[in-house]
Amino acid sequence: MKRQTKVSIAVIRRLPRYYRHLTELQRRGVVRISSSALGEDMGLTASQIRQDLFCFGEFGQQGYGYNVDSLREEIGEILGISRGHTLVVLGAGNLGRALLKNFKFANSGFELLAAFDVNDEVGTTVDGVPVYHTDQLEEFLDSHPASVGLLAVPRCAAVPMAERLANAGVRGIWNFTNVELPARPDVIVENVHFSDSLMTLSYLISQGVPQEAEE
Amino acid sequence: MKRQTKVSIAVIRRLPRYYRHLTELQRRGVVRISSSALGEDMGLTASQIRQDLFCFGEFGQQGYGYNVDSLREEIGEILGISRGHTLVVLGAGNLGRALLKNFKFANSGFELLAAFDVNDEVGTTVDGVPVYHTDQLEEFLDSHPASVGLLAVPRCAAVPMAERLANAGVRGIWNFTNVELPARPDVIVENVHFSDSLMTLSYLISQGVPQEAEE
DNA sequence: TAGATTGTTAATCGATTAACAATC
DNA sequence: TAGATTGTTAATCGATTAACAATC
Repeated sequence: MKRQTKVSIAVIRRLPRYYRHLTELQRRGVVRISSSALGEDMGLTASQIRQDLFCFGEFGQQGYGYNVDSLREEIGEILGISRGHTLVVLGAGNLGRALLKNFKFANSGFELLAAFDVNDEVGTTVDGVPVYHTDQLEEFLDSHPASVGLLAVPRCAAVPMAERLANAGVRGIWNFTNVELPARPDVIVENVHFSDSLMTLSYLISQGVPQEAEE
Repeated sequence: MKRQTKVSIAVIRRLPRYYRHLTELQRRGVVRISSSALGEDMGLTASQIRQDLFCFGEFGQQGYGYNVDSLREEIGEILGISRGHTLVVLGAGNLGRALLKNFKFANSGFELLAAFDVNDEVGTTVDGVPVYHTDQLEEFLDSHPASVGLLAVPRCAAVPMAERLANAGVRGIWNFTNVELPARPDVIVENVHFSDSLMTLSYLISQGVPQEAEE
């Protein structure tokens, strides 16, 4: 069977949530789960979960449900977690350094290759990750291709740096700047707009607590 | 006129984007804009923009379009930017400190009151913001009510700390931990799940560049 | 006035939910 | 076998797009 004909972005954005919940269930030692139990957990309908998974194949068993380990594995596969993706960090300021130190890139299937900045830390390493000068970006990427560039540079550097990353062949930009990057057909941009998120929260708390609004 | 009967979360999440684009237009000195020009800019249809705004009132003028300044002002009002919201930061580790130092809370209408941690920086100030011990959280919030708590504590502290914030009367939690917080009817949770975002990007670059997938 | 563009209703499209036969 | 639960199609619901009269 399998489908895969044009999976909507709404479905795709639920996949990491499934993955996260299944990881948690696995951690708790749960072996099998039904679509209705998982839906209960996650605030989704059983129907939606089955419909979502139906986009990619058949992962369950009638009368039994889903095996937690193998469903997690399958979803990880769909997300591309074992594709050997690589990543470089642009900007080792407060935010860049915090991500370098805190974020477990490997858990999402990314190998962190290096960080780049214009002063400060250049020449040192942060938790074992070398920090180079931005001037060396193209040279480095030439010999160490990166799937994704994490953009955490100051506002004014955002657009030119995004262009350099794209020209150097990255497939995606993980954008932590508050700048809307110009669209390019050859690069996917995933935005993390803190202020959009906080303003949404501002709206929601300013209203009279309309439950179920989130996610 | 005006509607406001049950605005969908999809519309709400577009409001901060409108606000951001209008701010940029304002910065560039643009005085008026039509729904079609704004749609062009943002990759939305003119129809959708007019439909979105229609949820909240009439902000334009037939034959003219929208005044950039006043539309921005109105959307800011809808988002609750001038409601005098306040915020405390829980966890002054790498990420918490990076946000304390970098993020312009005031631009989203929030006054940053204080940060809390268990060691390290306690007793000091970070860019003028006092860092207290977590033990003093309830006492502090009693005299300085906060609209929102920014949660940037370690995994294991996330759920109990969220509960303390909720019990102390915050209206929203801005959750930067990778933990799914239990739902409560009296608190809105807005999640910033870095790993979900990166995994979505991983999926998208793993496919054959299906343009227009983002946002 | 004529042209432009909104506010607003109607039509279309897509996503979610319901239903149920297949089957473990 | 009987009970449970999936895979999958059909029905419903909601969001986006189209259309156009109102009006600046």
